[in-house]
Amino acid sequence: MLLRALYFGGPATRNDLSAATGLSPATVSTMTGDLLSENVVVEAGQVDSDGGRPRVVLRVNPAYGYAVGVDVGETQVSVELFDLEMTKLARAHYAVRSARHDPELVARHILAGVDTVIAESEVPAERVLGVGVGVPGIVEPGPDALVRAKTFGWEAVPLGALLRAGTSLPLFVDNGAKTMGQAELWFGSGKGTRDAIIVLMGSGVGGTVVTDGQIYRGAGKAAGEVGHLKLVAGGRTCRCGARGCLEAYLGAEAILDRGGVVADSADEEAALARLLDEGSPVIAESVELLGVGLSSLVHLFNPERIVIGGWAGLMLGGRMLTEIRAATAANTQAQPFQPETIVLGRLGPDAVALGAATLVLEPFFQGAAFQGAVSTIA
Amino acid sequence: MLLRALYFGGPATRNDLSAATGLSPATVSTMTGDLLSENVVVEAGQVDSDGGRPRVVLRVNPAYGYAVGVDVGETQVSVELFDLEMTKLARAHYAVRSARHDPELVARHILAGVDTVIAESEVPAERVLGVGVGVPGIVEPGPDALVRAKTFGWEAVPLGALLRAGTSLPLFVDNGAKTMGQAELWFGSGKGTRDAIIVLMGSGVGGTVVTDGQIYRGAGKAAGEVGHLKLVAGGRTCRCGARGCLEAYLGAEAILDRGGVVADSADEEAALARLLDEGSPVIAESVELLGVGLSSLVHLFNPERIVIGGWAGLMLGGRMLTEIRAATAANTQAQPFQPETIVLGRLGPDAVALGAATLVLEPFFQGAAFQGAVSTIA
DNA sequence: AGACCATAATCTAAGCCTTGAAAAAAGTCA
DNA sequence: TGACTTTTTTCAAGGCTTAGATTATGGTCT
Repeated sequence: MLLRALYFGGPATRNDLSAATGLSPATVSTMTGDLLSENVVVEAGQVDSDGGRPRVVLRVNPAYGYAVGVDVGETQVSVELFDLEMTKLARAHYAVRSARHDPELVARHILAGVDTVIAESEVPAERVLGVGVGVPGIVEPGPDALVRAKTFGWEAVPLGALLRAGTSLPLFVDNGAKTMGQAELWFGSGKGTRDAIIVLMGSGVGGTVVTDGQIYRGAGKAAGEVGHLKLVAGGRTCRCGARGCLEAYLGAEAILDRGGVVADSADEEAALARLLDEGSPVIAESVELLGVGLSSLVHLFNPERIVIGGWAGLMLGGRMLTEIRAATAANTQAQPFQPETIVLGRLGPDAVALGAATLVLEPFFQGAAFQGAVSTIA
Repeated sequence: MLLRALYFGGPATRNDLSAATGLSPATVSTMTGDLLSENVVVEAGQVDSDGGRPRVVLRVNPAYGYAVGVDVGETQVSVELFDLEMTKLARAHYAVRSARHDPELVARHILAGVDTVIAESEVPAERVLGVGVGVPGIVEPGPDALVRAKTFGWEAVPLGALLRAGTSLPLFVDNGAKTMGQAELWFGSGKGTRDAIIVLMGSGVGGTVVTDGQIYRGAGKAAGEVGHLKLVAGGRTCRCGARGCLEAYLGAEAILDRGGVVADSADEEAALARLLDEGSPVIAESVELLGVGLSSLVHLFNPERIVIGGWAGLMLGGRMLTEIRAATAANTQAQPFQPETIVLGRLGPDAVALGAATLVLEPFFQGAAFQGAVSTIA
């Protein structure tokens, strides 16, 4: 709890921490004493006080531990190593021909990448807290971390089991949209909110729902699938098989298709940019539909903030944010709704690995820290 | 925490409680000792154990305290008094001509009702824990409990303030759909679930979202407005002003309207029953639309259970539950989804007051209990 | 019946966490 | 330097929880 306050509240003095956590100064003092002697936190200068003893500023020691984040994407597997402050120290990169998403190959890439980044960054291996992996599709909770990813043709791939065979580091596997959402929540536009929704528009559409400061996962850990919120009963067929899904209208692929543009996945970005430049009517329509979808989310979740991210989301939102806000407000009349609730993501589209690395920190904040190699899966 | 386990886990022995709460038998023993001497819990018989000392069964003392629940409805204000086990002990009832919903009149009815039920049930007044009020519309949190209810023409009625002027009992004001949802959650079809959605279809449509065993209220306490989830972008105009809302298709009023039936609010039930008997195509269409809406909810919340309640919901679901499940499943393909997730409410349409009374118990479980007359508003 | 066994509940002393109050530390200012 | 201010630490006390021992209450076996 103290660690949390210090990590998210930035460097702070013992007094600040006492105010932030509600603990007494005495307790903060003894606890920070322990943390200092364990080297989890370090001193970082002083601040003069008016007339009294100067306050010592404390912060989390970025070098106390390290986290590996993995982004398993459509065309590549990228593995990154971060310190506790999430400064990127090393990166490994493996192209995957989009036809072949052999689970074992992906697992080998990940394992090789983990070794590479640890070696390259010259970080002591025993200081690595764990490996977080962001994958497309739904991850079934459990020690095997079964992954279902339509786009990869993965039906029930036990990625957790595959990886555990090759490393003794704690493992955390989660949906890529969720890891990216967590990144926005901790370090991006969602920072400081307790009730937020992060909508990620890329080729498809994913999302993260934050309730009470935490990602909401629901009973089967599959909540937050904003892409399959229905916009039009009986509408366009989605790749999930159902009809009228948001993704079937507002994924980049769908927008292009609706605009009559043929583009393979490498060209999608340029093609979407062109539609925007042209001021195609499909864009206005998309804004309107996005407003409808967001208004549903507002009524259901009443969030403090809605973050639009993902490359397509940033592209669309970058030019049409005002219109998106207006369209949402027009469909949200029952309650006082501030359009400023809707903002753009700040981390860019490559935050999946960053977010995946943050998964590793959860047990660290619980006070776990290096309790041997207990592999757990989110 | 112990009280919670005992209340929801039914009568239990100290050993059961130890297992349920994770506390040691010693702790349970000392704490139940306190609770017994305070008369909050009482002994309720014994169970033989195979070969050892028999276990003493404990339960919450229903007569330890009482709660008043108020249902402010379209045509009447009803005030009910319950003991801790939520057995109804008394009821007072005031007709309100639907034209006039003068806030002060409603407040006077409520206050009179509270006095009446306490007198009638001959319960000691100092044993009444508080008054919960369920109202239509959105309640703004705060000491005044500002109520916005379109159907009543209430813009910002400070119901909490009005009532506080007439009673010193702790007050809790909340949306009627939420109180009813809480009733289903605690005592009805939602019992035992931690992630559930309760959809209440009456003349309009309301809802309650349960996350981690608690009603989710969102940043502005207005979450869970299932009625304004959009089903059809650009569709029928809702009374909220927006278009394509679920309520504009699936409220009883809307279903009848779509079926070309003219009925005033008193006849709605009979009229809807007639449509069902006739096998009107509007019904099949409604089932399909409900399936679309529920599938959106499944994707967003991934609930353990969906409860359909409210008089119209019970009527429709009573005959078409299988079809509703099928329609939902047809729109929910991305993840393993069990149609049995969807069930009917068990408490009937009159549970608003019951649910409102449960609002009073929250502080009781926090260990508050008769700490003077600290009026708080949910 | 009496020895013995099994299970439930309680008692006791110890450990841990937190805190208020007092003391110590580290400055400023006159 | 000494008075004063503010931050930090120390210390003893209080509260909560628990492991382990003890007591309570019954059954079973010879």
